[in-house]
Amino acid sequence: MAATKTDLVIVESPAKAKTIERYLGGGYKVVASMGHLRDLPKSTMGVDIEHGFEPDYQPVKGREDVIDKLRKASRKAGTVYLATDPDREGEAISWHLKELLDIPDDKARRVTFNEITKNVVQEGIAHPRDIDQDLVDAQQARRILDRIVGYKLSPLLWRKVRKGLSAGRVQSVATRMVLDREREIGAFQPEEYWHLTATLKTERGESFQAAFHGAGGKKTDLHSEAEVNKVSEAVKGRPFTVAAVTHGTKKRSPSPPFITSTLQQEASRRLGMTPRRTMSIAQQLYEGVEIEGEGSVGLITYMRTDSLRLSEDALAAAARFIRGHYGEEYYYGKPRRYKTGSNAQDAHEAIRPSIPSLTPEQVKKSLTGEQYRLYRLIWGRFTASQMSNAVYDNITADAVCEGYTFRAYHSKIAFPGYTAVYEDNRDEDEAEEGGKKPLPELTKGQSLALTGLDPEQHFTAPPSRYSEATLIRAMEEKGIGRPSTYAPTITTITAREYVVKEGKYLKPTPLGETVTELMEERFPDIVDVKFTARMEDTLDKVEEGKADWKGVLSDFYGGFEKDLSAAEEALQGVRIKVPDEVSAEICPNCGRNLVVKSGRFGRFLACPGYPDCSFTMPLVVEMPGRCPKCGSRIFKRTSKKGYTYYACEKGPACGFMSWDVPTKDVCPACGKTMFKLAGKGQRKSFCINEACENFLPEDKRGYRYRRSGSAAETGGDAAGQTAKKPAAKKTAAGKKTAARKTTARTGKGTA
DNA sequence: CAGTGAGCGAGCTTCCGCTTGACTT
Repeated sequence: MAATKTDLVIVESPAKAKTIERYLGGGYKVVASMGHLRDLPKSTMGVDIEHGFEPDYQPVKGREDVIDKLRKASRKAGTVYLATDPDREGEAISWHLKELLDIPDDKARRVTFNEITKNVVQEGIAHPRDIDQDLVDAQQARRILDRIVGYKLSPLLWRKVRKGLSAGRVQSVATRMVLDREREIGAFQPEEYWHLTATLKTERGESFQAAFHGAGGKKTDLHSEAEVNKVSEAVKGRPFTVAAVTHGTKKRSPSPPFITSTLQQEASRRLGMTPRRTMSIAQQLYEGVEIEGEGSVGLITYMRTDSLRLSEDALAAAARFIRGHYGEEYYYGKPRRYKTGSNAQDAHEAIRPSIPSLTPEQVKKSLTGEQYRLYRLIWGRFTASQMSNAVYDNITADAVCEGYTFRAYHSKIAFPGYTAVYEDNRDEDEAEEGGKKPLPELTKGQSLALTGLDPEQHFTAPPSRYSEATLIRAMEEKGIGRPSTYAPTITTITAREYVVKEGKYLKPTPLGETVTELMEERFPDIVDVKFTARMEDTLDKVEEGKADWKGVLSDFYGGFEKDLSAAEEALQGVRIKVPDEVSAEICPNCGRNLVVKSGRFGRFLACPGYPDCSFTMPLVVEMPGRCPKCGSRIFKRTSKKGYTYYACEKGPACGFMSWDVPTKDVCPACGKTMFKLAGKGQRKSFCINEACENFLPEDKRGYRYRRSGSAAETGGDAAGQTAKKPAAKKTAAGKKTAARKTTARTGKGTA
């Protein structure tokens, strides 16, 4: 018998590796692959379509060091436990690892943990299995289909539209959704409707308000001023009678804990964070934060997940915490378990605090402001998800006059339940209907006097554009993309300039429209929102061993190839023209609307009358505040290297420039515009006027990076400068602050 | 700070999904 060797466990995430090593103790070494290490090559198709879709897998460029490390470790090890995530991608990563590292069959064992708790990890290691080839094959089919679609369509776009463009199963549909929304908005016909509010008074002199509800006992809507007048004429100066008073209670249950998409949604809505920023902060919380007296603590579970599952440990800890801190009546009485969505892979738990008893206040000192706010959101949503319902007492009173019913409604909280921790204002309807003021005591048959009648005209509003977060929610609902790709997909369609961000909202560009129209005409299947859903159904069959992955690809490719050659033929010798984006800016020479052009230095505004009129100006966004040097407007600019800065509209003639963001605040001492640090989150503004008594010196502003000091010349040695690509070019987003008219929302029925 | 927009066309771009990285203006 040989001396026992240490066993090796390979997982995907380094933070997870640390935790698992602690749970397993001696005898196990746990290392991380950090994602895929073998994949199709980047520079070629890498799929032999003619010969059974044979893939040409390669070690991933730039990951040689990890591959080396894993190979050495696996040679030395006894058993190699492939413990990548328990889903399709994880199974494939394990298979690729086994092949890439040349691990013999008898040494490689597959294990899975669907939560990272001590029991589950130990149980998992105790029950290893073989790699499930059906799961792997489903992943291969998915991977190769995506490769074929992307690497066949993109070059077509290079030739027919513009170089550098791209198309793919996910990004093309995401772009189309943004465009479809724009089409809906364009086709929207606003409808008129009216609110009619009556102020009524009891004999005791108490007054309250009731809204027009209907005629002849039926709920009806008012669509025109004439209808409003008819009602007004009828009831003016006549007595009202209380026809009914209804008391009721309403229960409200908490939202489920977060998954990636809902976290991004709420962080956007409540903290103003972009999905990308949210994921970055969540990653910090996941990897661990130094907590005084505790060392490094991972504060949350994994943040890329589609599962609502909660571990038994977490459910028990939440129960203990809620009972201990809020009292028995605030606990639901038993664990609340939520049902995970149907197109989920369910590999990880929901996003929750790793230690439910660790309150946001306890860790606040150790966190940055953003980390604290995000942790508070995650902690609150999870804790609330195990708490009792909120209960509301409602009163509805109908007052009738001449056959017309007016309804008064009041709701007040009877028991806060989970709302003591997490207010989840899911719908705005309540705020609209529920009067703030309590109603006076009313009894059936009581008569009331009309003291005021207030008609209000409204129009239904078109749906609003998607924000990053709402687009992600829509994608998730349709099963398009995965938690790890939601935010990057939006980066891609923005980088391609298919969409631009205008304020918070995504708007399609003429390029996005042109490319999408081409796709809709030539490849309707690919940009069909249901394409992915159908693909997933087919992959399920592969996973169940009921379909062969190469057959699946061959079926798909038959139709796709036909579309490809038809497109090539129809577009022979055609170059599709992309219309210029028309801005709201007017040419001072000839009065035409300036258009957006792309030049050597990026996007800029130019007169469409070129070459007769050659007026140009930079593409700018006007900021609040005034130039502290000369009082002119301040524009947001983008430097050649892609950084955002702010400068006086006069440019070099004035010379004012700043990395700090101008605000609408004015210094109380000198009256000049105040600035704040760049970056998300509420930040205090400060005065940058050196002559002012409120002046905040640079070293007190808390810049994250050293300012280029006066001494450090740029000369120095260029060595040690690692070749780093300049940050992806940012496009100067939209122009002007979106001036959406604030019309009331439809507000019909509160179902 | 720059002050641009077509044309030859070298050599290049591109997918989705899994992970983390990082010292600059």
